[in-house]
Amino acid sequence: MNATAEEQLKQARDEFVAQWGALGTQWGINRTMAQIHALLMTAPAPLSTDDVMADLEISRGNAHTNLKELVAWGLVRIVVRKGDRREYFEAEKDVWKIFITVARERKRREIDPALGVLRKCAEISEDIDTPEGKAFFDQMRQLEEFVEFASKMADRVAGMKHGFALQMAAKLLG
Amino acid sequence: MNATAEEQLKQARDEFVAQWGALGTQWGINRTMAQIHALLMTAPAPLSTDDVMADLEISRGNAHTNLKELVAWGLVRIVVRKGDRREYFEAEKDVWKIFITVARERKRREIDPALGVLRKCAEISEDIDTPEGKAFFDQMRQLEEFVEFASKMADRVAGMKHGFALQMAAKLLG
DNA sequence: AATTGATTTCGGAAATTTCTGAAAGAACGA
DNA sequence: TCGTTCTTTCAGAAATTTCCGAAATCAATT
Repeated sequence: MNATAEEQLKQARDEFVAQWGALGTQWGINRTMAQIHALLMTAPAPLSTDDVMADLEISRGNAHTNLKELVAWGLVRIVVRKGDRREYFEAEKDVWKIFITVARERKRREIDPALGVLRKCAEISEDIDTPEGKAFFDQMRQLEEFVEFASKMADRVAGMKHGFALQMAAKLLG
Repeated sequence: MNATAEEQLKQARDEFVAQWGALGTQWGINRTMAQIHALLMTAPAPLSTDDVMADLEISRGNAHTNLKELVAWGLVRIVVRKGDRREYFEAEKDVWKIFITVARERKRREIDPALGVLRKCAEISEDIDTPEGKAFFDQMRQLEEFVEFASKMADRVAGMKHGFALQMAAKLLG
């Protein structure tokens, strides 16, 4: 009887999955991964690899790789059901937890390596005794200092509970 | 006489340019653009297109496209000199200003479109009168709310002066 | 208006990333 | 053990992104 409502919902989810995938691309995340994430975030129950393959019309290898990548990011959990050998996948739906997870992961993948580069470049330029050498060294130090600051902020925010973050936000925005 | 110091500096800059370019890739920014940015950030004086071409050993088209892209991002300024028909390029070196610029641009390119998607999906799912429809709508609303919050935070931070940001940071980190 | 020097554009090449399809591997039950 | 079912891997194909090189355009100068 709810054929129409179901169709509408299907259409809405398809739209979300497609658009979220496109956004992912702009974000430097691969399209399929973003689509799977969107699909799982809006799924009423965990999905199997075959469900994902069927819904997005992608190959097994692609589905598998990206599902595991999402698991590695900590955005998706594996669920096993009694008497069923398949793995099912379930996305974290709490937006604050998603945010924290992404923030942690991006810090690890983007901020920490940057710090390494900056420290190294500061070190090898430390003793250059010309005005230009000093300027270069200073620039490295300023970048390093800032990235370190960003890193600490990220840690701090990532450690917040949802409620506290909202509280802080209220103060900051009010 | 400062041949050694100059060589050392050249080596340090090359290292920075190369590594920053590699980082850029991970960040979803094209390597050349990140390299040019690194080069200009550590240049003692503005560089011409030919300088950039020569230093990075890239084609004119590539140099030109990415320089203009950096200008579009607001990270690089065009400088003209009297009696010289060439354009020179100069990067913003103040880390806080760089951060603000990137934050603004990413908000515009990534957050605002995401908001659009979420609002649209919330709208088309608003009237679906099934439990699953409600759940989908709720998920959209939660995401929308969060992204809106992020958007406002970004605006707020982007409006801060360097000094004030540090002050707030001290409070937050202390 | 012709020359010179600089900027911009763009078609196709090259490099990189992503995806498929199939085969190999593991886990389990009969 | 053997067969079944699901998971994992991976080589090559496809798609996408980036880059080169050269031609076209523009603008200042003679």
